Amino acid sequence: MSEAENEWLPQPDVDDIELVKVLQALADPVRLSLLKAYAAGKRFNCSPEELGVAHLHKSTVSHHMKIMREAGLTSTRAVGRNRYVQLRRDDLDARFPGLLDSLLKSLPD
Amino acid sequence: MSEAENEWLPQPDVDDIELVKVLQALADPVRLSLLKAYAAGKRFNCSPEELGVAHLHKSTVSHHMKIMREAGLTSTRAVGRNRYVQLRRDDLDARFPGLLDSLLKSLPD
DNA sequence: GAGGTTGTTGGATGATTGTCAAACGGTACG
DNA sequence: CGTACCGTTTGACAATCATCCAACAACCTC
Repeated sequence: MSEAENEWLPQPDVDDIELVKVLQALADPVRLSLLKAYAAGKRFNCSPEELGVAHLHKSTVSHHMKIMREAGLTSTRAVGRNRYVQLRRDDLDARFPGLLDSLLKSLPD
Repeated sequence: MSEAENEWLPQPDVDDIELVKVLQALADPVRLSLLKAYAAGKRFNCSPEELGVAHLHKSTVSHHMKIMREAGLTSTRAVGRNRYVQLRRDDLDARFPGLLDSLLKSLPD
C-alpha cells in the first residue's frame, strides 16, 4: 500500500478570480453540465458518463475541467488515479455575492 | 420634417432567452464594458467614445451590441440615425432571478 | 513486475470569434 | 438636391476554441 497522496491541483487565489474568466468558463453548454453535476455533489472521478457528458472524449472532459479550475470555479484534489472536484462556493460568493446561487437556480434541466 | 420612426430591432422573446447565450454574450471584456455603460443609463447613441471603448472601430461596437441584443440582454429602439439601448432588467430578472443584480455588483471598476 | 485503469498532454483539425476596413443605406440638414 | 452623419453589413484575417486521437504517466491490483 503506497502513501496516499493528497495534492491540490493549481488554482487561482481568491482575490485573483476574474469575472471575465469565470463567465468565459461558464459560456459553454458542456461546462454548464459539469457545473450542474458538481453542484449536485458528484465529486468522484471524471468519467464522461457519470458527469452527464457521455458523448465526449475523456480528454475533452479533462480539458473542460482544467478551464473551470483555472477560472477559479472549482477545486481539485488529486488522490491516486482519481480527481475529487468541488465548487469553490465560499470563494465565489465572497468575490461575486449571489452570482453562483442565481446561476445554479437558472440552470436548465 | 419626416415622420419620426420608432422601430424596435429584433430580439428574442422573454421565454426564449437562453442562459448559455447570455453567458456567451457576457464572456467578453468589451461587452462587460457596454453592460456597465448601459446599467449606468447611457442609452443614447453608440459612439465608441461615449461607451468607454474608444479604442474600437464603430463596426466592432455595432457587432457587440448586436450580440447582446440577440442574446436577450438589451433592447434597442431605432429612431432616425440613433439607437436607444437599454438593459432588459425585468425580463432578465424574470428568467434568471438575481443574476443581473449580482453581475452588476461584481463588475470591475 | 505485468497489465489494466484513470487522467493528462500534445498535435491536428474544423469551427467560432474579435477586429478592422471599406462599402452601403438611411437620416438630418444645409 | 447634395453632403455630412450614424449605424449596419460584408469580407478578410489572425486568434482562440472545442473536439478527437494517440501517446504518455501515474496508479492500483493481481
